[in-house]
Amino acid sequence: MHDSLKEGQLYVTVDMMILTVREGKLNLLLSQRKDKPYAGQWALPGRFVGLDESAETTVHKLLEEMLPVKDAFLEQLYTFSEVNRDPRGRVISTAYLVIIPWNRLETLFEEARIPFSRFEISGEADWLRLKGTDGTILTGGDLAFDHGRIIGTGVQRLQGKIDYTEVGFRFLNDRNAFSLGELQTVFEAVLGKQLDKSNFRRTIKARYEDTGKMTLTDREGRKSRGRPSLLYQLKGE
Amino acid sequence: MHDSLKEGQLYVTVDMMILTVREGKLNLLLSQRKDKPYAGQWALPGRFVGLDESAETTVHKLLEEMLPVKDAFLEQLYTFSEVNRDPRGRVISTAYLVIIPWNRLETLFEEARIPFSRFEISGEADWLRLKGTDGTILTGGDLAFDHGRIIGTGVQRLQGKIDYTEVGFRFLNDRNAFSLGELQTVFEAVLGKQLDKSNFRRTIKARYEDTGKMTLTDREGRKSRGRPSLLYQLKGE
DNA sequence: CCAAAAGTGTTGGTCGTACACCCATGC
DNA sequence: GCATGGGTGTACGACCAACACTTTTGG
Repeated sequence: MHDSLKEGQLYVTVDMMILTVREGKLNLLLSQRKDKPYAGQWALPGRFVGLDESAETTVHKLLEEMLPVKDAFLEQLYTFSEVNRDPRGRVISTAYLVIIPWNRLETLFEEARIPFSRFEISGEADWLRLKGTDGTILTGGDLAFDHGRIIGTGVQRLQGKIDYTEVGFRFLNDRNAFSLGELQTVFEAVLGKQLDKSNFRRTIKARYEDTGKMTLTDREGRKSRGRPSLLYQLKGE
Repeated sequence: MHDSLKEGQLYVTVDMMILTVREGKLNLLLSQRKDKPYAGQWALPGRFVGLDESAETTVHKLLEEMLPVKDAFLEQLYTFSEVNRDPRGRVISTAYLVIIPWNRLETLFEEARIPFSRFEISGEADWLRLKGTDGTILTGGDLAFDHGRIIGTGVQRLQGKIDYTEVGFRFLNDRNAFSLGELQTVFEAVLGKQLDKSNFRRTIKARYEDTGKMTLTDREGRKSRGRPSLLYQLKGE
């Protein structure tokens, strides 16, 4: 459909930054391009916005086709409109943050029913390093198009919002049964640094439990060794 | 050029939210539509993005044509892409915040060399009230397209950023000679509430003077009556 | 002298940070 | 028992809100 773009016409795409937290690390899903521009290079999953759909709708469709996953969190990130950002023609892209709990992706990866590869994000927002499952190390400039810049913007945005919004909870496997330890792991992965346990708990409890947004359940978490954790749930979504 | 849009094609526009602070109030510039869709109604100034320009470039061009003003502050706000937001066809709009100090606009208004009207913004971000110079009262729903929603988003964003970024300074008539009183007036206009003088000064000094971003000048401000103010300047832009 | 605007000081509470300590479980 | 992860308590400094106060000008 869009293999060759018409001249004298402007196109809009959406690009998705699919994020998850696995084993204490922030992970990003990328796909390897098959077709002509930047063939073989890694890129954010994207798609052209159709005439009969909003950008949000496009992202939803793209997600549903690629990942049989419900309950993904979506947020518009930024619109990139440099004239030469796409060698195929005039393409403006609106980037979206997508957050998916790791347990929705785990089995898909094991069964190889997923058209993406997983990369661990490390480094500061400007000097990002992406480490693939096979050991490949990528940096922003290695990616197709301006996707390196998009990813930098996205990580910064996420780090800036996690303290005073509820996005952090979107990484949890089960928002109706999670421990504060799990939540802290998410925060540490996103922020890329260790947090004090006691202070973290007090802050979260003050901000969410005392306001009724988060309540203690009667269930207990039981992982491997160590004291079982109390499980909380998020209310009203 | 774009009087009638082609079918089967997608267009991108930019819309500008031009903001200024005048006499302690946050003001927005709107233009009255002459042409067909929503003719006669008030709207954000906008323009189609050309094939050879980025959205930022388009905003700059639009600004230069409409307002002979240098040194305006620009920031992308959000991209609105609902399918039916424009009755002419499929139009996606990227909205921008534009901040211009009032003294750059004042003479333009007096000489009527400006294709916009000025509206004072009041009310909370969801229930905005716009009061025109002739006494007209508008609310979000009275505006053309989805511009009411855009303005709400913009005001919220500005309020959220003014405390921990330097946007507030962009409203100042002279960033090389301003008093803390003027700056407080800007903050109060944007936030729509009174602030404590002493606390405001301490916070600003701690955040900007102690870090070297703002320094005291040797000049003094002299308005009407009252003690003359010390003037500060912002460094490194 | 008085009003008005600028600028300073004090005080009490809240919040972030660092750190020390107890609890329950698997091995 | 002991390593491991869960959970609590305290103490100090920084920061924020409220409020009272002094200083310098124009009229």
